[in-house]
Amino acid sequence: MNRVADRLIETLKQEIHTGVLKPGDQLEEATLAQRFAVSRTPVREAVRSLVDSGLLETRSRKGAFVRALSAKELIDLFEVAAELEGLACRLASERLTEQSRELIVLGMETCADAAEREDVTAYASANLQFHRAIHRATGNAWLIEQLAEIETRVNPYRSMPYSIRGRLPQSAKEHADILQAISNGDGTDAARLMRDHMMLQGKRVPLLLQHIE
Amino acid sequence: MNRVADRLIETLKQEIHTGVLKPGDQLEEATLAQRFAVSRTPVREAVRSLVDSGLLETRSRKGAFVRALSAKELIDLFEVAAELEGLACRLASERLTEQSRELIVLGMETCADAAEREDVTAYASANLQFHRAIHRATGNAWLIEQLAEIETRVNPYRSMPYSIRGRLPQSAKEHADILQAISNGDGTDAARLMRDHMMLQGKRVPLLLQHIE
DNA sequence: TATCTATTATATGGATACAGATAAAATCAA
DNA sequence: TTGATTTTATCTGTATCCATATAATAGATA
Repeated sequence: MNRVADRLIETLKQEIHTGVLKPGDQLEEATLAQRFAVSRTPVREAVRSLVDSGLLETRSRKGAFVRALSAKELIDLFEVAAELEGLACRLASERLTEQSRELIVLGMETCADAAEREDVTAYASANLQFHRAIHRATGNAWLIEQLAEIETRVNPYRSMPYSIRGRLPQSAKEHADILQAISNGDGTDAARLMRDHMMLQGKRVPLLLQHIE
Repeated sequence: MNRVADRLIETLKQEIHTGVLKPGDQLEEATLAQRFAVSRTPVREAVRSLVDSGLLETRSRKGAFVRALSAKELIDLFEVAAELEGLACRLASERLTEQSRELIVLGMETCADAAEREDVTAYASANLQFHRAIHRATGNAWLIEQLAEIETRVNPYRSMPYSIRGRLPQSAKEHADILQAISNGDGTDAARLMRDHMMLQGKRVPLLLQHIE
């Protein structure tokens, strides 16, 4: 549809997501236009769009900057994320199909595997896979979208500090419990377990912030 | 900051919100530009932004259209809304200040008043006031933002069918119960009451859709 | 030497111009 | 008369140009 601008959005999102662009980094329209060999028009649309979605912020006549979330904002985000992840678990356990269950199981096993090997990078990716499988199992498109957006926002702060490594097996164990509850169709339990699981992450917000800079 | 485009976004949002623009209505860039006596550039930014936020959709080379939500999408939205409204109640009851409590009380009383007079329009507005007061009482900016967005999306479908009029006193009563629970600091109860309250609305989605066309 | 003011340079916001793609309409053929 | 193909008109997407606002720097004065 909007080829160039959409491509730019996707690329910039990726770069923010993967940490090529860090919170606080400056993005100037003219520079971006040069870099991607396009005019300023699609660049402007892309920047505008990313500002709307909260990934960038503009300072008057100084350009766009990758938005740095404050501790308060991160905590707010985690609070909502925990609730929505809980809802996802409840809905997933009510609407579980054989197919979606298999995907969640796969995610869980990949997590357990990475945890055993203490492979932090692999665990981070497998963790995403596990959570996303649950999201999809809800069949609620809006919920899936919201959780994806939260994911995008929080991810730049997710480079795991060493202190978390020791918690990997514990975290994997929690995943197994959650999966168990979902499989049993026990939505209330699944939601509660997931909320607790998420809130433990939320507790580490100061640590995450410390690590980014 | 971005004066013209921002003004356009605000105006168009209002018109969608108030029903001047109905789901399915077409918006053409050139026409909008003429109407607001500006060039296409800010119009494009505005349209783009509204497409991003889901209020409009573009059909290839046919322009932008006010997005019509399907029943499925509305139900999905209500499911998430109910959960987040519940979370808001829980957080509000944990963090209630005298000031925020007064605002909620005010909203509740305005609702009760409108319900007694069977004034549907006044009730709709008071209902918003009540809910927003609770949102604000959470002190969670992200949550407030999300609930506002859901509000924007659902509102065009909110023109109340007659069948709801009879439920006004019942609805006002539920508000009173929710306020009571929040005031007592009973977060779990408040959340549950609110979820039930919202889900009753969700049950009426087919009715709402029927009414729009 | 420090602060305030003025000027200059630069970056964003808006207007206009242009090209490409698609949908609709018209014409021709079966 | 209907269907298909071609042509035309229009709408979107991109580039460039211009104006304005702001920030930075330099100079002057206290």
